[in-house]
Parts: sequence; C-alpha cells; structure tokens
Amino acid sequence: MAERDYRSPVRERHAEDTRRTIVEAATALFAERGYGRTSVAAVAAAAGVAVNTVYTSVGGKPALLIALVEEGVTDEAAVETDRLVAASDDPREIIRLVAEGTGKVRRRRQRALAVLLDNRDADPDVAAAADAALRGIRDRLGVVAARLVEVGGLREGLSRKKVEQILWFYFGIEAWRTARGFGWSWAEAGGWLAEQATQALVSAGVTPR
Amino acid sequence: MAERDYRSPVRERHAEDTRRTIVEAATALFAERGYGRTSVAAVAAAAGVAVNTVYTSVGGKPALLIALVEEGVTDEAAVETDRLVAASDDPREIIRLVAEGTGKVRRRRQRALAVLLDNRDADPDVAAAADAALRGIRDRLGVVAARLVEVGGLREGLSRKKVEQILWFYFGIEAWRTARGFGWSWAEAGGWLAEQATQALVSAGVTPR
Amino acid sequence: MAERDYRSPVRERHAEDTRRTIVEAATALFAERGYGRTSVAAVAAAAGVAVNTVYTSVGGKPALLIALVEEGVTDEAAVETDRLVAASDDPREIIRLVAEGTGKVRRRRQRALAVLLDNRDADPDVAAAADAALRGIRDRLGVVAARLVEVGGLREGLSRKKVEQILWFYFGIEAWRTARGFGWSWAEAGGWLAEQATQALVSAGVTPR
Amino acid sequence: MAERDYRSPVRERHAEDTRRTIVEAATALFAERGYGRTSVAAVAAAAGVAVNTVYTSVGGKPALLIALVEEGVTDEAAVETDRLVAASDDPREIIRLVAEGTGKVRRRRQRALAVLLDNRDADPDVAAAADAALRGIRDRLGVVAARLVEVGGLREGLSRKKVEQILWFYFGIEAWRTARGFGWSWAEAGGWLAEQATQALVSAGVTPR
DNA sequence: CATGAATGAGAGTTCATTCAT
DNA sequence: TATGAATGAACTCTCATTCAT
Repeated sequence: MAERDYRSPVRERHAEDTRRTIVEAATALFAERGYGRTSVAAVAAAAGVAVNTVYTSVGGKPALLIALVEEGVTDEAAVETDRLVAASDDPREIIRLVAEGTGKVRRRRQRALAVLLDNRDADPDVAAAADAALRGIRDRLGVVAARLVEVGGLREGLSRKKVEQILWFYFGIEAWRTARGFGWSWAEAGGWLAEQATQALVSAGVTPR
Repeated sequence: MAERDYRSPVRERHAEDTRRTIVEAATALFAERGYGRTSVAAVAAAAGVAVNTVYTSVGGKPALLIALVEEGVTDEAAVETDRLVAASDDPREIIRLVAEGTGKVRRRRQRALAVLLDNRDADPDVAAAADAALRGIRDRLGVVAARLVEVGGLREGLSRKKVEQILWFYFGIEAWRTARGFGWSWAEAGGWLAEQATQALVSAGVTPR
Repeated sequence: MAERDYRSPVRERHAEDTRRTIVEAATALFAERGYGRTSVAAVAAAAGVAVNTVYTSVGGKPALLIALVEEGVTDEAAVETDRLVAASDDPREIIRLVAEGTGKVRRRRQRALAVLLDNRDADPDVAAAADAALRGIRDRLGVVAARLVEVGGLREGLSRKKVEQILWFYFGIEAWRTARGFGWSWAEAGGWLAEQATQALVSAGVTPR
Repeated sequence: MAERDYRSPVRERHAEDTRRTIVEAATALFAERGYGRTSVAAVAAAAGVAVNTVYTSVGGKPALLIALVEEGVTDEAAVETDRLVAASDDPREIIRLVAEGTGKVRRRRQRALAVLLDNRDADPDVAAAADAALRGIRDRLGVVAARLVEVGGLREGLSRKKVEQILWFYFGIEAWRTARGFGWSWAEAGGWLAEQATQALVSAGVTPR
C-alpha cells in the first residue's frame, strides 16, 4: 500500500505537499472502499505519514471528505462555459456547450464529487458540503436555463424551472455517471447526452441542422 | 430431552411478525441515517426487541440489508409487464409499458433499492446483494431491448446492447430517483421518461399515434 | 414493546456482583492514583472483567465516579443521628451526637467522598454529583443548626447560618480529613472536634459538666 | 565554537516576561479547569505564544505546575511574622500574629497553593512539589509551636507536636479555604480562626484580656 | 424463541512532546 | 529564542457479536 522510499518522503517536503498527499490518498481510498470503511489509519498509511499528521494538517475524518471537494472549487472550465453560454443565442449551441463544459469538469472532479455525494449521510458536515457542491452545480444550470428561456426556441410549456430540471437530468452527476458506467467515452457520453437534451428541450422546427 | 415434532403455528406467526417488524425498522433507519451510521442496537430499539433478537431472527447487519430487498423479489407487476411486452409489437407501446411497469415496481421498492445501492460498498455481502438486484432489473430490460429490436421500428444503428443501456438510462434506479427528486408525481415522471425514451429509441416516422 | 416479565434472578445477581466489583475497583484506583490518571482499562483489569463490561454494567468514566458515591446514599447512621438530635435539648449533647454521627458516616464513606470531591472539576457530571453530596451534608448540618438555635444556650450573636458554618468547619469533610491526617483515631478526632465546636458555639455558663 | 560569556539583558528580559506570562496563564487555567483538563495547547493559546514556547521557556506540563508555586517562595510577610513571633512571649499575641501572617501569605498565594494541592496526584513531580510546599508551611508552624510551648500558658497536656497540629488545623490551607468559602472577609476569617485557636490552645486563666 | 450480560476488536481523537528551522 | 510541522502513545467509547439462561 504505502509506497515509501526508504527516505522519509514527507519530512523533506512542505506542509502543503503533505496536506495534498493526504487528501489525495483519502480520495482514492474513499472511492475504493467507501467512507465508512476507510479508517484514518489507512489514509495515513497510504499517504506515508503518521496517523496524527492527518489531524494536524487536514483535520478529522469529515474534514478529509470536505477538503477533497474544496480544492478546485473555482473551475476554469466552468467559468469559460458560463461565458460562452452568455455569448451564444442558439439553444442547440448552448446545450452543446453545457455538455462540453460539464463533461470537462466531471472529467476532473467526478470521482471526488461521487465520493462526497455517496457519503453525504455519513456526517452532518459532509452533508452540508455535499449540498453546497450540488447547489453550486444546480445554480450554474439554473443560469443556463434562464439563458435558454431568454434566447427562445424551446418547446412549448417549458418553464425556466423545468428547463433547469431537464438540464440536471441530462448533465447532473448521475447522468454522467450512468453514461460513463456503460463504458462510453467522455466524448460519446457528452454527444449522446447533448442530443437527448436537445430533443427534450428544443422545438423541433427551430434551427434545423 | 424429547424433540417435539410439531411446530407451534402461533409461535411461528409471532416469529414472522417479529422478523418483519425488525426488517421494517431497519429499512426506515437505513434510509434515514445510512447503513454505516445505523447500529444494530438502534434497529432493535426501533423494533422494540432486544438486540439479540435481531441476530436470532434475521441475522447480522448485512443480513438486515439483504433481507430488506429479498422480500417481494417476485414482483407481480414485473411479471405482468413482461407478459404484456412479449405480447405487443408496437415499440412505443412497449416503452410505455416499461415506464408503467418499472414505475409500479419502483413505487413500492424504491426506498429499499435505494438503501441497498447507496450502501453497496459498506460490506461485500451487501455489494453482492446490490449487484444481484441490479442485474435482475438489467436483465429484465435486456429482454425488453431484445423484444424492441425484434419488433423493429427503432432508429438506425441501435444495437440490442445500446437499446438496453438507453432503457436503463431512462428507467433505471437513478432516472426515477432524479425525476421523483424534482417533485414530479409518479405519473408525471413516468410520462416524461417514456416520452424521452421514445424519442431516443424510436424512428421518427414509425407508427405515429 | 414486548416487555416480558420473566427475569433470571441468577443472572441479575451475577450482574449486580459484577457491577459492585467494578465500582469497588474504581474506588480503590481513583483514591490511589486520582481520577485523571486512572484509565478505564486499569479499572477493568483490577476488577477482572473486560474493558467494555465497565461500560455495559456501569457506564463511562464519570459514571464510575458517580456510582461510587451513590451506593449507601441513605445512611442509617445519619438517620439515627437526625432522630437523636431532634430528641435532645442540650446543645452540648447535640454537638456530641453530631460528632459521633458524622464520624460514623465518614468512617465508611470518607474515601469515596474524598475521591468525588477531589475530582469535581474532572467532569461536569462529577461536579454535579459532588455538589449534590456536599449539599446533602450541609443540609443535615443546617437542620442541626436550626435545632441548636431552637434549644438555646448558644453564644451571643450566632445566627442560624453562622452556626451551620461553624458546624461545617468542624464536622465537614475537610475537618475530619485533616484531623485523621494527624494520625488521630476516629474517637480522638471526634472528641477533639466536639470539644472545639462546643467552645465555639455554646455559651460558657450553660450546663457545666 | 566560542562560548560567549556575556548575556543579552534585553533578550533575557523578554524571555523572562514570556515565562511569567505563560505561568500566569497556566495558573488561571489550572484553577479554572483543573490540571488534568488543561492542555498545554490551551495554556499556550491563553498566553498568546506557540505551543512549543511553553516547552522551551518553562518546560513540560508538570514544570508549569511547579513553577507556579516556586515564584514567591521566600515570602516577606512570612519572614516578618517569624521575627515577630520570636520576639513575643504572649501566647495570645503569638496566635494573633500567626493568623495575620498566614492570612497575608494566603491572600497572595492561596490560588496557586490550592491548585498545587488539588492536583498532587496528577503527577509524581507535582506531588513532590506539593509536599515541599506543605512541609514549608508545616515547618513554620512547627517553629511557632515550639515558641508557644516555650513561652508557656498553654492548656494542660499539649505537646509541641499537638500544638503544631492544632495550628495546622486552624491556619492550614483547608481552614482558610473553608472559612473563605463561607464568604467571610480575610479579616473576619482571620479573627475567627485566631479566636478558635486561642481557645483550643491557651489556658483559660492566663493573661485575661 | 427471546433475552440480558459480557466481550473483542477497532475507531476516532486528543495530548504532550520533539525536530528542524 | 520562538516556532510550525510532525509524531508516538494513550484513551475513551461504540459496535457487532456470542454465551448462558
């Protein structure tokens, strides 16, 4: 498990490195065995540090889970997507951008997010962090939904709220997870999801291909 | 000591009640707090029995989780749906039947299934039970997929396997859970899912209503 | 729910023995090493039981400290003293009775009381128990003080409250502990304390010996 | 390496301040929460220094407790009292002087002493320090006792040792603590204690006021 | 069948303390 | 001198589980 050089790998590094190493080890173990069955001792061993270094440099067990989602909270891809969405007025294009953007983010953060969400009832603090993470994503999709309603060309009877729900259905955590679970590549999954979302949202006659 | 050959039906009935009470209490607690944070003592307390009665009448903690999904394994609604699907040769109709059938089953078993799946990495036995449950559902959808391919009228390039995946995407555990999470009624959710699945699977020109 | 009325007297007896053994072991260790430096493991070892039997049969560490003072809470000697005090109208006699009575009680409970008081700030629960124990003693002395004021013959200017304070000064926990600490026997200590208290409280001319 | 023979007075002054700040913080916390429940981290925080500064400038946890009683070991009031006692040959006067002298010392050191004594079994080093502190006081009272026997006028049958014990009973740590605990002022407490000690020690007929 | 008592294993966490700067 | 980082060692307590009744 702990791949250690015979030199103590950590002592020579900075505290920040230690912290990152620990959080990464925790992420891997949580994903592999689940939060409940991963002991702090196991995390420490995998990171090559003493058990209590986990406490001094990150915090308790819930802190590990929360730390793991807090890094990279400001995601460049997401910001870029927001910008492009705001600039476009073609619903199909917007949906494609969302597929691409959420895909990029998921590609890097899916594992951490999945771990966080799967263990939300392990601890109240974790639940709060998970809710915050979810709300962040939902809020972004809410903005996109508003934009879609604004640019028009949607099917009849779609309120902003329903548009947001449909976006969440196709580009939320579970949708990507399910699609990826089929063995589809990120590109395949993104393409298919965009196609489905387009059919669900966009009026048939508009901007035909 | 004389071995008594008859069984007391009263006692058995009582025992069966005890068992059911315990499993129900466990289901509720697992759903509420999660498997890991639910102690056997809590289950016993909620069921109003001694801790050990949980062991003698159901088994250990994994057994509780497994028991909770094993009751109602032969689901009449599912069997009925299978029969109707086999009898129909209209893809739209078949998809509608699937929506209806899976909806009925989920309506009664969603909570237990969710608990089982959400805690699959809490214990190897649980993982096995969860996989079995999932495979059961997937297999059923696989049969439907085969039937859909058989009756024809699908979009171009859809293999049996891909049809099965799409059915799973729209009628699997997560799809229903997400849709229901929006606050949609069972009927609303089923209707929307069927509509989306139809668009995803069925060739546009075929058997227009 | 199912409250069944059969109990196994044998088991209960055994359990009670276990509990008593544990509390006695705890008392000895707390007196010897102090509360903070006595681990639950040490108590269990001294009592010859598993560590967790301490938890199941008594409770946590604070519970040990509290249990140790709760047994023998109704003290026959104290009750008897109360009766005799109420029956006497000679202040010197009353003080002698108090010396005798508190001495008897201390003889049996001094160690437990000392442990409790010495560790009052180890835990809030302990503090509460200690306060309760102290208040019990103070209240008894308060009743005696009222009786003394009632029968008269005290020095000038002694309010009921001050009488109670003086009684506490001479017959409280610390007075006995200090006197015993000199190596005096219980009888010697009691005699001396009674003499001093008499001089402090009783008017010189009254009921000369 | 050259050993430098001079010391930087500025640095020393600063270091001494740091040390004093830490010891004062420790005294306050020990008095408030008790030794066992006060962590070195808490002391450091209260003193506004890093945890390790406690170690480098005072020492470990027991060292804190001992340091707290070592400052002010040579007490001017005590020395003065010793001088006056040696100069007087009236037992009543001597007792009054002792009351006054011990009162003065307690007024400044009661808290530190109480902390030390209350935590004597927290650590062997602490026990040693406490014993040393106690013995210092006892020894002083022993000298007074010898002087009282010397000047005469005591009750019959009082050995030097018993006189010392009685002085300790009335002017020891616990006596003052108990009296002060009644809410009495230092003057009230001292007056009452002196009166009691006089009655306990001095022959009735001698030097009537 | 159901139970109360007792247990073994292990978890998270805190603490006093040292190392290197 | 003062410090942040890191550690080893306990400790309390919870949990799932078995034994004897």
